[in-house]
Amino acid sequence: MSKKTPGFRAATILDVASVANVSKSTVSLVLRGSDLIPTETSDRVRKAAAKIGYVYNRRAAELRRQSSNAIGVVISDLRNPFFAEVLVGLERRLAEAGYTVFMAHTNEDLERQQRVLTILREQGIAGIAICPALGTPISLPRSVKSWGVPLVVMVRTLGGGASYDFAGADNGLGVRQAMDHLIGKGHRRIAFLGGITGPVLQQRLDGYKETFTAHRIRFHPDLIVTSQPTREGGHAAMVRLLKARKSVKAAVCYNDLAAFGALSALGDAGLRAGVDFDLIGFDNILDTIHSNPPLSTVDIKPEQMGAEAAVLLLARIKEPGLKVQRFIQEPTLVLRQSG
Amino acid sequence: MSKKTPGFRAATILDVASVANVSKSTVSLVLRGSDLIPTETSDRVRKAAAKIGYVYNRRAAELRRQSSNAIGVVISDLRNPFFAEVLVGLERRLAEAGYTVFMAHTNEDLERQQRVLTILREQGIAGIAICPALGTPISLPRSVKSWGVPLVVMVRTLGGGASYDFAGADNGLGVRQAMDHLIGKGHRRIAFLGGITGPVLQQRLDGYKETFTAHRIRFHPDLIVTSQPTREGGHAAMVRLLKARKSVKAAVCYNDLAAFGALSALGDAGLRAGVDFDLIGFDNILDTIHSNPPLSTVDIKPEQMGAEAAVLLLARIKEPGLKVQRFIQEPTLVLRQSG
DNA sequence: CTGAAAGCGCTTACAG
DNA sequence: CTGAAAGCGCTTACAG
Repeated sequence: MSKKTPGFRAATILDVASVANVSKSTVSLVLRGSDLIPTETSDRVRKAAAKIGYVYNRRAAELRRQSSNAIGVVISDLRNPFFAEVLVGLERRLAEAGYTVFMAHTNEDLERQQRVLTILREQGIAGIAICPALGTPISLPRSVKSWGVPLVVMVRTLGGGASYDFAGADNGLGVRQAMDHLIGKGHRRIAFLGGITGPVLQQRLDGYKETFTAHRIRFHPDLIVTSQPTREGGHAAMVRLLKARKSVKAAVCYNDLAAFGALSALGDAGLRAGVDFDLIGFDNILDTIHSNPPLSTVDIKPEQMGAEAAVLLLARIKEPGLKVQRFIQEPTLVLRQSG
Repeated sequence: MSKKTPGFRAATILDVASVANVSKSTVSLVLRGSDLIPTETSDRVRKAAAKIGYVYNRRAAELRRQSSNAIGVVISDLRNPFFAEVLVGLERRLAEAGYTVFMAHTNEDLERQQRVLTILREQGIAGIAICPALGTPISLPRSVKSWGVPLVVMVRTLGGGASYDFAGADNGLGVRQAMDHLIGKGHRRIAFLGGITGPVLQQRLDGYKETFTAHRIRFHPDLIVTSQPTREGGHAAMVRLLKARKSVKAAVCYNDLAAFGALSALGDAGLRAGVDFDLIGFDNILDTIHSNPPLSTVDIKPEQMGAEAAVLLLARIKEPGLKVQRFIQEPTLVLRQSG
């Protein structure tokens, strides 16, 4: 795919060497910032390089060094701002550490995830940060590890006894905080809206159910209205809830996206969140601050979570023998107008 | 920069060759899918490769071939869903064509953009798709071209006589459509909310002003309330507008994000969009469908725009001599509840 | 159809 | 401090 314009031969360190009147080893040393070379010489080399428009060839260098300064980041759903924010935090930290990120988007498609991972592997990546697509087999960390590439899993756990570095949030606690708040406001029948499957849903749902038990409130299974964890899904879930159980006046949502959809459905029905109905989201994506009305939500600091994932991965790269690392973000409830 | 686990030597085509009892040229041919090799032989080779866990080394292959199948995508603001959607469309099309994308985020920072471009260049990328950071010099396309790497610019033009492949939207027309609609509803004093700088703002503002002229309506400069093109900015702009000119009952926003902020400010003031105030966004990001209320907006099909950018880039890669290409998305007004 | 040889652009010991 | 040599893992003519 794409040769360079024919006839054009890119300058190499050999060209630089001949212009600067040194050997190519010297050029290599200068380029890599070695202090073995006297300033005068290195200046001359640098000038020569600039003059002939020399471009460092990372591929060649990495092939020879058998190493890479690129990290692969695989994201399951970029259209969800939550993941975009995680990605931004991750990328910033990685860039600070001198790494480049190669991003890939799986769109929750397992097959695509597999392809993407294979390509990253073939590129000889230095490490992988992944938010696994729904349904990812528990064996993934082991197999990536068997390739010899450092890995950090983000956001979604892979269940069971698998051991791998992980950065996520305490989802159960977050929902319990939201529920406690709602119960404190006098609600007894509180719905849970949105989410279809996956470990994060499981954890948030557990927190939801636990709260009822803790407060000795009877739990009604039909208060749980599942749906895609999207605006659309949240909208549909709220519509269904409103139709089925008119007495319910509060809900916590699987995530902020679903909460936005629910907000919209509330609006359609002429209900105002925060006065006619108390609604709480989860994630605290940027958009929650200026939604209509501003959304109360459980803050798990998406950008910071990404940054922490980067830290874990960096540590693993530097020290492969490290014991398993785990960063679990403490959630905090942020109250705005919706509930 | 992570070496592989020491002592572990990855299998090469030489290893495969010796297991399969052929020469390494044969292995190479088989791996690349050549039809020069009889099925029986190629099966044997493939089995041998699988058996010893051989991994194709793209770096080595690309170094030798002097080519790459990776494309660099540089995005100025990933937290804006509009760009995330463009990216998704772009990536899908590129993946279909067999390319891998290396994504980089500049966060509207020119220095970071420069660094990122340099690294992509050093990686020997097959092409670059860029949404230039605000303030990007007009010389960028020329300098990328001088590197010999195919380029497509997205969303924001770089002004003047520069010639480069471009995929964007007809921003002026889009705003005129929104304005015509509002005028058709009887509005005369229509505000423009959000946006600070940049070519896209310029184009949208031009469309805004032109409409007044076309309808022979007197134009009031203070109907333009600039702000960051974010929710926060849109919120602030609406607050300012409401305070300064109580008689204004309609606005078009720089983008959907700003419109969401405006929606939120309207809500704060007890006003309902679509009944007390007509508000129209721009972009038609996914979020508009289920905002509160659902946002009327100018649809420029972000994902499709990304896909079209990919098409242009792919064409340029295949045929560097092509004349300058330009894809300008036709906007369409989509009316929902906000205005 | 297959094998031997050269070479992509670097880095890395090793002499001097 | 600098130069000559080997080699990273592939691909690509070129013989046979």
